[in-house]
Amino acid sequence: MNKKELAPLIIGKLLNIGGMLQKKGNKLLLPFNLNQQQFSILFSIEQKKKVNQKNMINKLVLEKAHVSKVVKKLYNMGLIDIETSSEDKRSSWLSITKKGQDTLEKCKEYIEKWNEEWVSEIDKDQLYVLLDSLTNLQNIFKNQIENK
Amino acid sequence: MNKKELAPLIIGKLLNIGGMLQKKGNKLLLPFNLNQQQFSILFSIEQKKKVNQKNMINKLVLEKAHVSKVVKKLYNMGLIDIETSSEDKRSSWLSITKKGQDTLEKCKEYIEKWNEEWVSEIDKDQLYVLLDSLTNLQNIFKNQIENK
DNA sequence: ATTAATTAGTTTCCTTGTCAACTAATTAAT
DNA sequence: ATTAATTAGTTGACAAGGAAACTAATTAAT
Repeated sequence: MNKKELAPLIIGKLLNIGGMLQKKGNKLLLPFNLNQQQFSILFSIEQKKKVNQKNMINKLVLEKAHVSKVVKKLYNMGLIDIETSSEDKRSSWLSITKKGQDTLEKCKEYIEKWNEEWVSEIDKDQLYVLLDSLTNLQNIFKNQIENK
Repeated sequence: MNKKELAPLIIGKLLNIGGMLQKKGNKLLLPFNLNQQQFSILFSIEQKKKVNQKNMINKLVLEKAHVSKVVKKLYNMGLIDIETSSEDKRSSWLSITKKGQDTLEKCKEYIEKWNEEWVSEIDKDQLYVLLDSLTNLQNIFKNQIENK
């Protein structure tokens, strides 16, 4: 097989796997009233201590309108705080609350439990190789998509 | 790094890449009034000559309500034919029309053009390795998800 | 200094995708 | 044979996600 034939197979599988993971994530997080995307935004707010919406849009390749809505939802659920920035009044700093922390911890437990299941079927070396290829792909796609 | 740490990194990247590809696909297919999912359903109808909705739900891991609506859309666009099955009157055979064929061909051209771009940045061996790992992952996830 | 351009985030409108309840056909159980 | 259970697909209600137009603040250009 040449590259031209390999490409669509890989794209197909990536799309398929991505879809399955998204659905699985949604199901896992259902008890917390969050879906996979909302979780990833919450997670990303926890990671860096001070974030605004723009940071996350860049990092997670999300639509700004979408982020805006999720941020509002997380705030209404009491999971994050919103503090208007003094440097730039257009944007505000997002930070995770105690309740948000707790929720996140519980979510992570659920996710870890599932990870242990599937990861047990693959050996460590293959995981490393896979992580490498995915990082590579991720960068390539990110560049391609950003440049137009 | 142990497996426990590798797992979430891999999942994160797969979700991120999946999201980027879906968006890219939607953008590429915009001129044809199709999105990535609708394309994949149309594509899947072309592949096997006779399919019903159930076949596709299994193969593509999609919601049956969703498939039902997409099928209706494709039919309204004149891209597929629907012929009630004589063996089982609940279901019908889906087949691609001439117009559907043509559309599909054009879509594929666009997609191929894009594939050539990104694929040029990776060497063939890595593509093979990646395809292998992805196939492996795909099967693992598919089983995990199907068994509850 | 004033105007123009850019940027962060919001709102509105619309399409997509999901869930649950439903219909009608088929199969299994007694 | 009749009833019960299962199955293929549809429908309606609703949440999620995206595009575009918009507001208000900031920065650049003259």
